[in-house]
Amino acid sequence: MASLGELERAVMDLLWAGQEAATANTLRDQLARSSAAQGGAGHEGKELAVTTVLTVLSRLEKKGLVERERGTRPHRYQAVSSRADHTAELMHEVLGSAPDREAVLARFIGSVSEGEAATLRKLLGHL
Amino acid sequence: MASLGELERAVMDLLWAGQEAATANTLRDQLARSSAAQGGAGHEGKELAVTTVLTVLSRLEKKGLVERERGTRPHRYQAVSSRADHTAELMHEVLGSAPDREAVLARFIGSVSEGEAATLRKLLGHL
DNA sequence: TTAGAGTTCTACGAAGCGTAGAAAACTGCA
DNA sequence: TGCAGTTTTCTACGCTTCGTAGAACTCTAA
Repeated sequence: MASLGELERAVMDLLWAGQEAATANTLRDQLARSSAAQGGAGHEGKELAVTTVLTVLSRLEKKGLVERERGTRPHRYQAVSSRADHTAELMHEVLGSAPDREAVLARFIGSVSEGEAATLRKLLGHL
Repeated sequence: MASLGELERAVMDLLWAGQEAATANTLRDQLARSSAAQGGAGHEGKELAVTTVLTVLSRLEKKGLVERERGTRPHRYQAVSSRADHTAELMHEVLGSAPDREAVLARFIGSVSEGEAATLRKLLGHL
């Protein structure tokens, strides 16, 4: 139950980008604008119905990715965890399902850029 | 197009476990046995139809995870890459979709066991 | 207390997956 | 060379997820 659809991901990207909790309406507008900004190839400036956005938000809430304040009238939605946390958790999930974790890590490290390898060294040093 | 269903994963696990290429029939038998070995809770010893296994294998082939020798009559199937390679690639995929790769790596490293951290240090040294 | 904004309910179509029958292709043997 | 058994392909159905949104319900402000 980890993977996201295209629209779900777009919504999460907006929630992750903005620091404030957002309403469904705000998100719908942002979605229209960001997909319009894509220009020519592929996506066009779609005006989604607000109910569509709300459905997606509910699904994301059920998946535990989004939290909503029910107190305020236009409910406000925000990501439960940062994108970095979420992504890192995903990576652990992928890794976790492997019996040969060390081998996986070896392959993973093997195909990491030099800059990132340096970053990793630094991070590991600080433990 | 990366995620696998339950049966697809079970088949991949068998292909990854065995070093030899396997036929659909062999796999069906192994599936029956391994799910029977699961005992009581959950799965029971399901006898799948061979066509089911073949369908799954075709889908896995289309996804690029499995390769088949068409020359021999009972076609023989094998995993394209090792489980470790595949998993590592998946991790890169997850990481790749993030704009803040370094932050993700930081979180990832932060929640790695001490033993694995040591492994990583060793691996990074060898670059 | 009511109109309008917001939310929930329900639903449909497409795609992915588990499942497998029916039909086609191939092989070895008589 | 033609059949019988084995193997593969074709087709399909039901279930779930996701994009999408109308319809109906629920608030809040005036």
